[in-house]
Amino acid sequence: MFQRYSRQREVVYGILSATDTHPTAEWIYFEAKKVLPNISLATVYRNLRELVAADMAKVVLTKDAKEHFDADVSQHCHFVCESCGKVFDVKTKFDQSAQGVEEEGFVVEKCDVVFFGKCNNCSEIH
Amino acid sequence: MFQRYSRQREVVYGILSATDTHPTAEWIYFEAKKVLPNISLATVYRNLRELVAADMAKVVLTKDAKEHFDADVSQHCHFVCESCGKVFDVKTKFDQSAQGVEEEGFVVEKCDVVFFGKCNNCSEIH
DNA sequence: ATTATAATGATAATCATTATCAATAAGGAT
DNA sequence: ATCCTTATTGATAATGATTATCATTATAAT
Repeated sequence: MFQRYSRQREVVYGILSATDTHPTAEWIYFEAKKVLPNISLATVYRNLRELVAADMAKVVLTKDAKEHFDADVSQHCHFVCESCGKVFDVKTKFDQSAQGVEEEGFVVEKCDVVFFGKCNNCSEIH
Repeated sequence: MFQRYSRQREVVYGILSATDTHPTAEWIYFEAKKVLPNISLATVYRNLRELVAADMAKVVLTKDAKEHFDADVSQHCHFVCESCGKVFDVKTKFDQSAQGVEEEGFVVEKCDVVFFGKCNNCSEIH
């Protein structure tokens, strides 16, 4: 997969795996620039794509027209707040094999579960 | 919501609600042109957006960088075949209230469940 | 140290979707 | 039925996220 080491990839993956905020490529780009001022946005996108292909990250689609990334590749659900746009991990486990989808003739490899609504903070404020 | 009748909206909604293939805006556009040769792609996009806002349709995100539309607004899951790209309805019911997400402080309004893998047809062929 | 080539940085290209705006048409008032 | 207001359309430009291109740089094997 990765044939050579690169400092840029190390930094991108380091930033992504150190946060649970499900950032966009652009956010990671600005964070990465603090460490490597010359890093290119293209390099960030390229490495994120490769990390996803290598199963070291996954994409969360939130309906804000941007891809969000997550270095936690374990099976877990997400919650998207429609007020503030933040993406949260949902602790509640979701057993996809218990859903009975295979019985309908589908070979299931993965499953995305995304809840939408208001987060704790936004529902308090109104 | 809709202040005036429009033949274009009627046709777009008619096409969408007559299929279970979860089409893209472009596909609906080509179908609509068979009935209204002068319809504009912008009109299709506009009406789809308004139908979604009016809860008469919803968007299915499949990772192919295109929005897919569904006139079935009842709570149901989708299956996306990573071989042929087709989007299927999953008959198995998914009880989002049984997931225990509310207990984590989230106010859940809706939920998208998308399974990925191989459809019946594609897994037979290999 | 040399060398092959993977990976980068800069930027152009792509492509789905949205915005703009003049022209058209729905539908209530006259 | 005609007039009038303005919602909606059609055509197209703009937007914005992501990807492709390509010359340059840097990894790591020889």
